Amino acid sequence: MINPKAIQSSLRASINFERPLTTVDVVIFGILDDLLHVLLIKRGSEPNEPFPTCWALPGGFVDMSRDVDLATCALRKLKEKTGVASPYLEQLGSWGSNNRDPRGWSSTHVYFALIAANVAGNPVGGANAVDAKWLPVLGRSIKEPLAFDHKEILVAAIERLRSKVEYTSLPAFLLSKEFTLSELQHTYEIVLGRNLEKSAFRTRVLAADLVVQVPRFRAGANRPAQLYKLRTLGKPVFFQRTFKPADD
Amino acid sequence: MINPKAIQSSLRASINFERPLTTVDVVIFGILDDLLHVLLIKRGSEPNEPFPTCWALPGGFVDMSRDVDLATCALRKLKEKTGVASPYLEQLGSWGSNNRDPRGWSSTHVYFALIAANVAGNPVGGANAVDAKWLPVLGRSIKEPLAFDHKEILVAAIERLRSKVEYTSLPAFLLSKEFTLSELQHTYEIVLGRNLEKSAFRTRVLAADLVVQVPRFRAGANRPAQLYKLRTLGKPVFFQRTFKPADD
DNA sequence: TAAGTTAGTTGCACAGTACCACTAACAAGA
DNA sequence: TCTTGTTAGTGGTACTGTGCAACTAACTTA
Repeated sequence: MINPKAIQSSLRASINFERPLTTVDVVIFGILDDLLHVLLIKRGSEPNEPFPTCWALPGGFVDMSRDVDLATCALRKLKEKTGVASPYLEQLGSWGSNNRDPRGWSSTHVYFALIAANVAGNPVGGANAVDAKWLPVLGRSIKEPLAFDHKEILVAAIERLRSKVEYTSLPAFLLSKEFTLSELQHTYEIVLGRNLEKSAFRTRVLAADLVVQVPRFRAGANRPAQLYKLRTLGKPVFFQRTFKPADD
Repeated sequence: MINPKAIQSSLRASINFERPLTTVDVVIFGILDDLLHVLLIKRGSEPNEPFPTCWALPGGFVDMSRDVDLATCALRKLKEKTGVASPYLEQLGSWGSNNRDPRGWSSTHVYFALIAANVAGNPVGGANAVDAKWLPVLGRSIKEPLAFDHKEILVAAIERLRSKVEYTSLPAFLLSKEFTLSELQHTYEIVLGRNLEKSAFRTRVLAADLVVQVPRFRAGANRPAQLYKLRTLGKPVFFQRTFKPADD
């Protein structure tokens, strides 16, 4: 009988290429105080680690013994930071070059996640991260400088989020399980940075069969609002048109 | 003065992680004989290489000394196979797991390219590839089995292409520099697999300022057609609506 | 000169959005 | 209990782009 381990190691021996470093990073979005926020970690201060005490995206090296694949690795890192187990998670892209990490040729696989920030509990640090914190998105990025090429990655993530929000139901994943249509519209407006027409918004969301009523209302200081939940968890809905009018 | 090489190597020494294999693969689309095709290579027959004589996506290991970044690496592989230097090139995503390559944990960064197949000249093999060939896309994939997880990657690429064609100008990159509106519409129809309204199509393309007239006509057995070229090369245009009507 | 084919336009019905005004339902305070 | 303020939710009209279909335009071939 053939020993698979032996075959594998003999095959591996035939590959003499030097290998790039491989990491996975996660851009985690949430809404706090009516503002889009990103969860970032503060790197440790050991001087032989690159970018000490700098803000960075949560992430790190793929652990070949623990992570069976990239998505599992991303979920693990997300869970470690936020405690959230099943958020909306989508691959954003990958960045790789000979100069993005001072330790040598490296490539990172980047995911972006949407979570209900108010549900997530306080973010936690760990490993090389001494601190984790929600920082507000201002314009197309954030104020603070970031380690590596993480600023560029973050800009791309924000752009992807904003552009997909024009024609998908992504903002629903930034809310908790039950929400009113006004809350959903408000979330769209926060992410897009502009106001939407109430009437057209409601028609569209209801016509897309995105949500189903639950037999409860959100009470407040005025007329109670019907509560809804997503019809399908995990998968976003695509609209046939964007929200954007033809003027640009 | 500090020696950067020395710093780099001392930093690298501090990373004891085993590193995954890192490759770049390219899904190259073109249109031949009124059918969408993909450029594939036939792997060599050395028995200690995985998937000998199997069809596969063109690609291979990142060459840390030659490739400054991932996109450069993808362009190099594309140029080697097709001779085309500046096609439409977009990142598709990355696939990584402990079992997609028998040689061990590996991740691949996948790009997809659109080229004018009739201009590209005959594809060439090289390195581990003994042969390169355009194979027709039938339905959501191709008939032939593929090496590694390349079938899954190809299915994802076709899906991405079809879905983006609904609301972007991508098919224009499958044509040569100058084309008629009928040819452009025909290209959309080939990729989408359904017919479009001539009148609505023309209104839309012209309104989007996607193309500009050139002072030439395509002569044939009947009324000559106005030739156009892309207003902006390289960057696609996004429409506000999809072509798809609301019925699905 | 007529027939055939493809290029390109025009007109009308329909669908979804923008805009805006309206009604509905609650709390708080006079 | 009545008024005021606020948010929820609906309805009506104008406008825009599409679907559909009929039309005109320009060329080749027989």
